[in-house]
Amino acid sequence: MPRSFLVKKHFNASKKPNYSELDTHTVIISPYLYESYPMPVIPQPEILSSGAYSPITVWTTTAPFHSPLPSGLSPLSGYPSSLGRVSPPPPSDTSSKDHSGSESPISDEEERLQSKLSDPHAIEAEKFQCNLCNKTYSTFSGLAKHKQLHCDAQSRKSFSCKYCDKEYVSLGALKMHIRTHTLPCVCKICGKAFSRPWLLQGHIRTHTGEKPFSCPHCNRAFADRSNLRAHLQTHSDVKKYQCKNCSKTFSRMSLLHKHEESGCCVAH
DNA sequence: CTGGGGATGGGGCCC
DNA sequence: AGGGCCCCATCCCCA
Repeated sequence: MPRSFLVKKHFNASKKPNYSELDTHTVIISPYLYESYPMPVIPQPEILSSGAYSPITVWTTTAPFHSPLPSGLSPLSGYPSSLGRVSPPPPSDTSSKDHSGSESPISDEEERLQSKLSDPHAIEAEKFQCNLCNKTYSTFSGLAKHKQLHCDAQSRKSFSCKYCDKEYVSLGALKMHIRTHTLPCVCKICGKAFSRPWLLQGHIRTHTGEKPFSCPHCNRAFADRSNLRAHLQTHSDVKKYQCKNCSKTFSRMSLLHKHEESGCCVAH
């Protein structure tokens, strides 16, 4: 489901940015967007959940419109300061097998095998696990060398989210992702929070009724370009999404999925 | 049940 | 580097 093309697939504890710089944003949405909205407040109880509010700075405006958050709504302190990544075990065993400093060309598998052979309890005692690739080692030194040669080098340019396990190849991608946790863009009308300003702008259109995207084939208009694009499919004889089995076409992927789940693919 | 609209999320791309 | 926009995807609801 996630369309996380930039998300690195393996999970590890790696480089983290300075979150104190990332969490605080003030988003200014032009007050004119609210001008045509007649209702002062539309409370949405579901947004009262703690998950929807985090270290948010609600934008301010000099416009005469004064109905910030519904009563009882206030920016919460947000996420816990740490979600507690598990630290690797401390260096407790340095005597059994130490490859540090050596330039041995042996592979990881050979190294692991040697560790096992040198320690009859190694199979049961493989307690040193790489938190990057999950390989296990019987000795800390074996794990340390593995990480030095392989996984640490890979993780050098990864940026992990402190709110979830996602990782990104760039700090910019991580910053953008973190906004999905902090939700810094808050609708002044209903208090709902969004990760990005343009998402908030689209939401504000639901209050104002503005529909800037018109269908060239009929008189319908839409507040969202994607919804117009989906609508345009309804004007097409051959829809974009086609069933592989019966060749029937659909205007939306979700409709195709429904069709497939309803048994077409079984019937053919 | 199906098709379509409304609303929203999130990564990518471009400036 | 960051903001704005694009595009794709999904969920929910209704006729």
